[in-house]
Amino acid sequence: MYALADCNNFFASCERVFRPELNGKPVIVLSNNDGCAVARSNEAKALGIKMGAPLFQIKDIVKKHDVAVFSGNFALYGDMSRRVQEVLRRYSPSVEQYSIDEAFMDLNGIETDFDAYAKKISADCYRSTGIPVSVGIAPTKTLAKIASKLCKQYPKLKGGCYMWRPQDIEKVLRRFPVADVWGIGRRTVPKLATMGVKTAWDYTQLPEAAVRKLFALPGFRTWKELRGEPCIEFDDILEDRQSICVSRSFTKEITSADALCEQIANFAETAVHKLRQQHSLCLEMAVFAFTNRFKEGSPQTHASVLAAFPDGTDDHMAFVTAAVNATREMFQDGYGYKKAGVVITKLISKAHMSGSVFVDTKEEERSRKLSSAMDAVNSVYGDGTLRFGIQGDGVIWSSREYQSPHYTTKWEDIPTVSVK
DNA sequence: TCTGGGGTCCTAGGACCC
DNA sequence: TCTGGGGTCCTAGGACCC
Repeated sequence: MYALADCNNFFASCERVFRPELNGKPVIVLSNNDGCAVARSNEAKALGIKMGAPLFQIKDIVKKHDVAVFSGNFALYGDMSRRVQEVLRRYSPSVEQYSIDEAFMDLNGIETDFDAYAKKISADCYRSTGIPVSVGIAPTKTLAKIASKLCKQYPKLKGGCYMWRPQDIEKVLRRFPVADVWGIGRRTVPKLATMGVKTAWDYTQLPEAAVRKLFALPGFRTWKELRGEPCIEFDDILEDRQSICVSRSFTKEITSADALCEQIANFAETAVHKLRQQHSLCLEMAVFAFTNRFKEGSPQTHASVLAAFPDGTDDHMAFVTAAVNATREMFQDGYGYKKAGVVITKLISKAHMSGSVFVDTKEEERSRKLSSAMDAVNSVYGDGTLRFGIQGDGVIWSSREYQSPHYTTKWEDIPTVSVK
């Protein structure tokens, strides 16, 4: 059996933990630059606020119903996520963190009343962290996902749902929209509709050959999983990332090369920081920038430039230099750049890379020491304390008008409790 | 005025090899 | 009429996830 533990309305729930007066009230959390609603409490969903709705389009609803609005506070959500995972580990030695708000658990070898177990895990998460968590248990990951969704739909399940008997599964799948199945995406739904497939059960009744032909391997796996045959691997070993992307939309369009260089230098620095944390080297970086696609009638451009590091590097200066050179190469006067970013790819583990004969090892030694010194200083005094001049003040611009405190990750923001 | 950010996997087709 | 046959590797793009 597999469990899926899914935090309900995660970002909104994190904010509520420290603002309990917001329980029962509509809450939304916004994307970067306070652009779109990316998390909504049940009350906010009930008001018709859609996932990804731009703030300026829902302003009236927000005002009328006194919706609590928060800018994204990822330091807080990351820390709360870690706390939930800690609780889950009490219930299974194998926990696979699937996303910031979801984790699979392998229950192989555990013999118990799984329905009670699911409810117990949920209750413990809530008691230990304040986050409501839906726990679904079923014979495959895809079915466990569905079971956890049932918990959200039916409060009487008390956060836990165990689903295993074929007749029960059939009953659930017959009422479950195929569009809500894990692995069935937006592009596939219309295709399925023309075939008369509306529910998850309809999908399981398609002939195997048709599924393989029309929906390829991923669709076939989903088909098997829905039929109770596990075939999506359980993986509790946290692999290194294969690519790292740092990108942002700008509050104001950027029209000068210098300003764009400064932002992109900061993206590159953030990316190399993440790269060094996972002890990898990078062979290639792409730098891109484009104009505002929503702005009709103004000139549009979408540029990207590749930089190669044939020997592999994790050197701060190498990335920042390459990023700035790439920016200068692609920048064109007369455009208002709205979004830019860097993607570093072809990452290899440092342990697997031996030195190249073409590199001046003395040079290499110097830059390695410089990079390490930067890491050491910045880990003590904060990211960006030691930085390159081209980075400006070292801050990636963004507007976050509704930012909550870093309750759990900054000394000065830790809540105080007074007892009368 | 205002529209997110960061990932993974799979596949088809091209380039290249003998 | 008639164009070998069998591989590997790489890449771009698509689809999916949160």
